[in-house]
Amino acid sequence: MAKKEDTFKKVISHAKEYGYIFGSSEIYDGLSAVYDYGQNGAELKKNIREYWWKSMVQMHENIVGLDASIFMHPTTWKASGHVDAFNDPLIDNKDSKKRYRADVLIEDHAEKILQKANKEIAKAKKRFGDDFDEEQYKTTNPRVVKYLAENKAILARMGSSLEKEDLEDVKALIEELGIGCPESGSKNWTDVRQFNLMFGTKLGASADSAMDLYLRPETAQGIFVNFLNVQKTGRMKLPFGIAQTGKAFRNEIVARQFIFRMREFEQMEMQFFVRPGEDQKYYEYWKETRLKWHMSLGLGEENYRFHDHDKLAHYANAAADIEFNFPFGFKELEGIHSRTDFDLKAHEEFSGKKLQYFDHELNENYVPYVVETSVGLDRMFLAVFSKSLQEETLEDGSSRTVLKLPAVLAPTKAAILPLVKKDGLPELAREIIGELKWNFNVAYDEKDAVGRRYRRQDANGTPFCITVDHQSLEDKTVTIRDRDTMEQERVAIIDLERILEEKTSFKSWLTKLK
RNA sequence: GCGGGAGUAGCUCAGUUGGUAGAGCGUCAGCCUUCCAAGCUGAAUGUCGCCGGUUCGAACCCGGUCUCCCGCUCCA
Repeated sequence: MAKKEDTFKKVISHAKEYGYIFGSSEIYDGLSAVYDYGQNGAELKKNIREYWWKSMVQMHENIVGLDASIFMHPTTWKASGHVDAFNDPLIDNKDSKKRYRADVLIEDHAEKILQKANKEIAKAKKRFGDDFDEEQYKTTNPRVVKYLAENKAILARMGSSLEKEDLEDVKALIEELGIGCPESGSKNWTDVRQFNLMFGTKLGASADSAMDLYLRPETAQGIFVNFLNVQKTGRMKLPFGIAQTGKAFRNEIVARQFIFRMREFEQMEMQFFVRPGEDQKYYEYWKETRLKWHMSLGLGEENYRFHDHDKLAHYANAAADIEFNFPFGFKELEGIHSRTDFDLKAHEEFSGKKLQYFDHELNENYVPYVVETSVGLDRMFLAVFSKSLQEETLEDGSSRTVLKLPAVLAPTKAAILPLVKKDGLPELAREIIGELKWNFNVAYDEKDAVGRRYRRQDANGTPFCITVDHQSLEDKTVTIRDRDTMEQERVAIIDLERILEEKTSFKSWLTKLK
C-alpha cells in the first residue's frame, strides 16, 4: 500500500517537473482539485482527444460530431433530473464526525419500520396458510396498519420538506424519530445543509434582470437537445451517434486524487440513438468496442475490467464501467449506459416539442433509445500517464526514468540531436527538423552529452531520438533510437518521414482496432 | 464540514538549545567532443504559505489565518 502511494506521488511530481500538469493558480497557493495542463500536458491531452474523435467520428459513417455550449437553458436541468438528483441534504454527527445524507438516514429509518410491518405479515402468512389475504390484513391488523402509516407519514413529510427546502424540518424530523448515527448511535447532529452539485451563475449584467444558469454537469444534454437538429440536417438514419468532447462542472463535496476527480473536467461522450428494443444489442456492442479502443493503446490488458452496475441511475436500464488499474486501484475510466428513452422523453415533456424519429422501414414515429459511452478525458490522461511512467533497472545496474507513452499520443514524436555541436552537425539537424516539423512535433537539443540527452527525452516521453553524426554528412543517414528498447538503427534521412509516420500516426494505431 | 498530516529553490528534502538558509537532483553559460544520466569550471533561483505577537534578534516559540494532501461522507 505504501508502495502504491509512493508511485502515485512520483506520478504527480513527474507530471509537474516535465510540464504536464500544474496546480491551478499556484502562486496564490492553489485551488483545491483544479489543475492546469502545461506545455506537454496540453499536447498529450489534445492527442488523446483526437485519438478518441478519429476513432469515433471519422471512422464511423453513422457518427457525427457536435460542440454544444456549456451554458444551457435552465429547464434542461429540470428535464434531465439534475436539479433534483444533484441536490444532497447532508448532516454531520458531531460525536462520531461522520457525514450522512439526511434523506438517506430518514429513508433507512422508514425502511426499518416497513420491515417490521413485513415481518408481521410474514408471521401471519405462516399462521393462516393459503387462506391468508395479505391486502386485507394490511388494512385490518392494528399493528401493521400503524407501521405502514408511520412509514408513509415519514416519507411524505420528508418529501414535502425537501420540496420546500425546509431543512430545519428535515433536522427536526431526524430528532423526532430519534435517529442515531448508524455507527456510534449518537444523536448529536449538526444542522442539515444543502449541497448542490451544480455550479450556478448568472446570465445578464444587471442583477434584477439576471437569469439563473448552471454550468453543465455533463455534456450529454447538449446532444439530446440537438438530437433533431443533427438528425434532420445531417439526414441521419437510425442507428446513428452524436459525439462531443467538452468541459463539464461538478461542485463535488470532496474532489480528490489529483486529476481523477476534479471540479472542472472534460468528457468525451457519444450518444448512440437506436430503435427501441435494439438497445441491449448496441449496449453490448459498445461495451466491447470501447474496451478494444482502450486496449489498442497497449497499456496492458490486465489493467482493464468491466464493472456492471447493480444500482442503476434514474435514467438507465443497464450500465457498466470500464475500470482501469490506477495507482490507487481499479477505478472508473469510462461509463457505458443504456439510457433508454428517458432523456428525449423528458425533453419532450418539458419543452412541449416532439423529439421523435420517423422510421421509414416500420412506417412509424417513435422516441429513440439511447446508448451512451462517456470517457473522462482527464482520467484517460491519468491512466496513460501513470501507467507509462516507469523506473527501469538496466543491465549494468543503473536505472533510468522513462515515460513510455504510446507513440501516437506522445507530445513530441522525435528529438533531433547532433552528436556534437560543431562540424556542421547542428546545421544538418536543423535541416531535418525543417522537413519533419510540417507533419510531426519535433524537438532539438544540443546541450550535454548525447547519452544524457537520450535520458532527458526518455523522461519526457519522446518515443524517438534521431542522432546526426559525422557519417550523416557523408552518406545522408542518421541513427534512430527507440525509447523503449534503447536500440538504434541507421536509416536514410529521406526515409525518416515515412518511418515516423508508420510508428506514430493515428492510422497505424487505429488500424490495430480491426 | 470533521479528523489527521504538511507548507523551506523547478523536484525530493535537511535545517541542532531562536543568531538574517543549505544539500542532492534539475536548470543555464562555458570547457570537453565523447552514442546511453551522475567529468570539469562558473552562475541563477527563496519575502522559509500569509498576518500578528513575544524577543536585541524568529524558518524555528505563541496566536490567528490561508492552502494543499490523506481519511470519513458523496459520486450520473
